Amino acid sequence: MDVLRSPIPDIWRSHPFLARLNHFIELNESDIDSLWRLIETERVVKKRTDLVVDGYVYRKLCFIKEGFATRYKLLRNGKRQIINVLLPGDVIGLPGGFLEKANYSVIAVTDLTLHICPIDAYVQLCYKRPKFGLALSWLAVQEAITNAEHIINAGRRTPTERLANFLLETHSRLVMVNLAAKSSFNLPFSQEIIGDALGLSVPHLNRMMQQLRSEKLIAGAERVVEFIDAGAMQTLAHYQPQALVPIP
Amino acid sequence: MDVLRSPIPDIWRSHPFLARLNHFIELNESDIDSLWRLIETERVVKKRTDLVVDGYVYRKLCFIKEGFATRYKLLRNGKRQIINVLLPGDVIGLPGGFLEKANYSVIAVTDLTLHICPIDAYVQLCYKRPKFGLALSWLAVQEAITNAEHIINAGRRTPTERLANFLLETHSRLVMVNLAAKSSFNLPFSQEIIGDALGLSVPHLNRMMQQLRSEKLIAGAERVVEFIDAGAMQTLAHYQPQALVPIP
DNA sequence: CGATAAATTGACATCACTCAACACCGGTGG
DNA sequence: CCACCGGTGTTGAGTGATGTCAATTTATCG
Repeated sequence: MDVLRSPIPDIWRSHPFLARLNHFIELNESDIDSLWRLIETERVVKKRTDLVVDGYVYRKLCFIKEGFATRYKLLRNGKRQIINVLLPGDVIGLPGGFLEKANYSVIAVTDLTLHICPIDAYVQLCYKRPKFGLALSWLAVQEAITNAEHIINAGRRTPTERLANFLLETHSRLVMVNLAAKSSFNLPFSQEIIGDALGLSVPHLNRMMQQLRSEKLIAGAERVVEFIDAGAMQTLAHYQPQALVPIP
Repeated sequence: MDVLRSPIPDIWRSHPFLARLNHFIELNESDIDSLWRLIETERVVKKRTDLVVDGYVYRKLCFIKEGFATRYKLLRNGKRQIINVLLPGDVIGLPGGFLEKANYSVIAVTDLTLHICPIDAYVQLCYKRPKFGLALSWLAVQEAITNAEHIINAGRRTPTERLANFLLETHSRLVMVNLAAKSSFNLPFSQEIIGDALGLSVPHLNRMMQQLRSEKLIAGAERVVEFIDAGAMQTLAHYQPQALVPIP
């Protein structure tokens, strides 16, 4: 035992990443501590910073403490597809860190506070404490499910359905890390970002936003979303809350 | 040691699932054996059998030995989006088995040979041998990446680009389990299935198929694909081969 | 208060969907 | 042996949803 080891700081104890893990795994003091010891640095980055770049090696896991980002791909013709928006508690480097070279880019949308850990260190921990290997599996599965939902969005849902789905998903992910009220939230993304996430043009997205408002499904000023009729929204969006089983 | 334990049968040793794992993890005799011991049953199912049903509990992992399937979601308006096609070596129940209730359905496209293992048994093995927890993470990450590529397809790629991408991806996945030659393969899916995977109507998909042929990018009879100019295909499709890092 | 980013609106063109008909093939039963 | 049938692939015509482009308003930030 190392009597000099630093205690677990509050910034880690209250980390949204731990809040996310708590939904499917129980962590004791010693688990939280061993995770904390993996953290190499805490870093604050300015908005619009590139964190992962398509085509380059990336071998880290960054746990988002505060702020928002997007994972995206730029195509030959200049179009951009956003794979996923990244919220506090999400992991940057999943999946990029598991590839020889990252396939996607990640960019900060707002200023960001991150806790960074080398992937190899995390994997070593998995050998010592298998529950972290399972936790990683669960996180990756969650990623796969979120992505699956986005496939359905872009592939077969109408523009309003997509938008409704995006709003419900974002809300529920924010609630998960205690960053949204029960039926409203602050939308941290511009319409350009939402458009690129849903495969829609900005003007069309804008019209669909108005349509949801005019049909009294949502209310709220710009960048604020209040669900007036959450049930109708869920029906419209074919929304099914994502309920992961706890790790046995 | 149980001297009566059954030896590892050839059907397992040559299993495409092991072939897939081999790309990022080294398994010794004892690992292969302990995986084999998880297998509850081998099952052959007829084509068009429903394996996983949206909304119902599913708590297994099925390793596909032979045959093809699709994971999909049916929407209110009768439209169907195929999330992914499942090939030999793929796992049914990833992600469905990790949710309280499956979010998607899986249906057999051809007759299927499966090896079935309860998810809890797999997780128990992960606690004993952490490398299997990591293997599961890698599989889930692979799933997430495949899904991400499909988001880009449906969201921002033109119909020919999508199709080109689908053909290249399917080919590479078949090569991975030794089921395709270097630059040609048997397409096991109807145009209806491919259309639903790419978010296109059958007539349009059909036309795009003809276009690829007429531009001398592919050749081959119905249900056979030969890449004439693989480079041009990859450029057209923005195709990046998926190179997972081996588990450290 | 000026400058930059974001949201909104309108006109217009077009791509891809819908619907419908037809061709083809293999299997099945009379 | 042939007629029928379901599944699959192919073709054509018409239309509407959605992207593009461009202008304008509104918000945000130094």
